[in-house]
Amino acid sequence: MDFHGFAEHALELRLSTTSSVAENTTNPIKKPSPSSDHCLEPSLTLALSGDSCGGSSFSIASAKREREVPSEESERGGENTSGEEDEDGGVNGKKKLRLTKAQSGLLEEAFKLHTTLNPKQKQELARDLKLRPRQVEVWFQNRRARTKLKQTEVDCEYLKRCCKTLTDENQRLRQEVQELKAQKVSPALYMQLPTTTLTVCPSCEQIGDTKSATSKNPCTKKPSFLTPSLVHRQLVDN
DNA sequence: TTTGTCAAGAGGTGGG
DNA sequence: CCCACCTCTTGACAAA
Repeated sequence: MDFHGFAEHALELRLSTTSSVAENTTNPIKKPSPSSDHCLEPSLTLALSGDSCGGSSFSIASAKREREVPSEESERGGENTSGEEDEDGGVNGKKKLRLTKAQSGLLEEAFKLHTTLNPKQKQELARDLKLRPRQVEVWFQNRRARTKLKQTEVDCEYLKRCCKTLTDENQRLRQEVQELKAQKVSPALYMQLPTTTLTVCPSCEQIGDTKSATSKNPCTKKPSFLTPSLVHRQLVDN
């Protein structure tokens, strides 16, 4: 994909709208990672904010990080200044870089296409945005993190609803038990029921059908599922 | 002043 | 070992 041509196109689109660019939850991270497998069983982690080691944040930038393309002033004027540019002025007061709407928009469009970038795409995007590749890389990292966080919140809400449903069902069943007890169905009587009513195949642990009992399924007894209402009826019959 | 957002640094991890 | 990525964290900044 030619990011360069795409970049120019997307840039125009973004400039023509004021919609928020931050909330894109339609692009889950496709590339699985050991800690991001939460589609079916979302996990939540709470992290304590431990002793800050952020003092090193202002130390020398990692030598590994590339600085091929120096960041330029954006069309927003002095608002968009890179921290590295302080080196030019010799002032070490760290100025936070704020991407312009056009830059953010273009990055969002790129993210919709690919949640990760290969080196070539990164270079092209950085060139189009007049940013350093490292800045594009960081933006994608943070964007993936935001997407994942959003998904975690969605999963959390889903689990809350599940919990509520189960709680309600639990409550309903307890209520049913109470009603049965009120009808003098004692646990002792409960235990005196014919054993066949409680049978579950010990080998396959399934409730089978007598007619379908074969060599594959040696179950010969016809079990029945025991519900509180069934218990009550059988006791009445007895 | 408080709070939320976001760019960026640091450290850990896994694959090649 | 290098690289790309993830996670946690910090601090700048804007808005409430």
